[in-house]
Amino acid sequence: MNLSLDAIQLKFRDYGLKSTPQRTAIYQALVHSTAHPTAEDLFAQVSPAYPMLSLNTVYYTLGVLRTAGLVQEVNIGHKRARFDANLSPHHHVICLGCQTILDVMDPRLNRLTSPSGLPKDFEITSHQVAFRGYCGKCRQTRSPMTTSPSGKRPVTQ
Amino acid sequence: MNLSLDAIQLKFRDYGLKSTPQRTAIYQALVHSTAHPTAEDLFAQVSPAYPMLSLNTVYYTLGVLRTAGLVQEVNIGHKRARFDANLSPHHHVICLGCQTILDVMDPRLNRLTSPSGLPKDFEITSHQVAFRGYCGKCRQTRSPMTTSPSGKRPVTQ
DNA sequence: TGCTAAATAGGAATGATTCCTAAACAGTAA
DNA sequence: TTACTGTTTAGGAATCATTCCTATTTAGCA
Repeated sequence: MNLSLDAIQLKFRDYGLKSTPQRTAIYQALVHSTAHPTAEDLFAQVSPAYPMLSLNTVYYTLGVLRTAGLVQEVNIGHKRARFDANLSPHHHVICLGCQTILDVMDPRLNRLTSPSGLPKDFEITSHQVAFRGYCGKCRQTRSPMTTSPSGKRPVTQ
Repeated sequence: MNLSLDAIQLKFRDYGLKSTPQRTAIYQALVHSTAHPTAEDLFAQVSPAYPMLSLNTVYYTLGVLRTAGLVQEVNIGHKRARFDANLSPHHHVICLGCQTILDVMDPRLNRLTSPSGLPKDFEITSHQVAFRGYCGKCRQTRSPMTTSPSGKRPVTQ
């Protein structure tokens, strides 16, 4: 997606958010990325233009944007949070090799209804499908070790 | 699910795993739980019977069981890993209030095919649907604050 | 019964994230 | 245009889950 600085500032105003250079840069970097970057990724990307930027600010900003509903957090594993400014309903494909995340906009997946067997008073507000597998590159390099049945301290994903 | 100590030991042997009292106790606690406990939860549950047990061992054991394919890791958010000994294909419902995770065994959800628009060489090996929402209890106690548009340091989920 | 590799416990280390605080700043009202 | 106020920022310290390291113990096998 593409979004000018002006458009971002308008959007911030719409959402009742102050518009600061750092905030704008962070959000712009996220909007322009399809890689579902981590806070650290965004920090690295924005830092050159704002040498005083602190990682702290990136976390704070992402928190504000998330609370405002401009950004969603995508999690694969429990390790680092990854962020997505794509607000249209969509799903994810995750490569178990290189951890790449791809967006999937298959409308069929948006139409899944509440599953059967839930307590009646449970209110579903959203759902998301995560497909896992291996991208072309990682299929080739995938060593047999990766799927060894047991024994060693398991590999950090 | 219910599984005797003997059955667990047989299962370990089948999977080529050594059978130790700690390992057996940890796995039994997990099998008997439907709450998708964290490593810490399991530690707390097993500790009384094994006062020398270390949290370290719980992590190590869960890693081994996961690598062996006896246990799967379920993640909601990036915070703590939660574990599940339910091996049949199933999906999850997560309460955004109390973080409870329920298993969903709706066979329709198992039949989702690879989404359209993927690179042709991407090989999908599994998929999982996560429904989010609010359980009966949390619907009542859900304060308007929870959905405040912005401003404060966002609430840790 | 002894051997060997794996498992255990404990303490230290790591890494992502959050907390705390003082200084700088954006948006508003005058 | 200016002053005011609450928010944002930067930086350092703290936290928390998880992993690493290592000596000791143990399970499973010969």
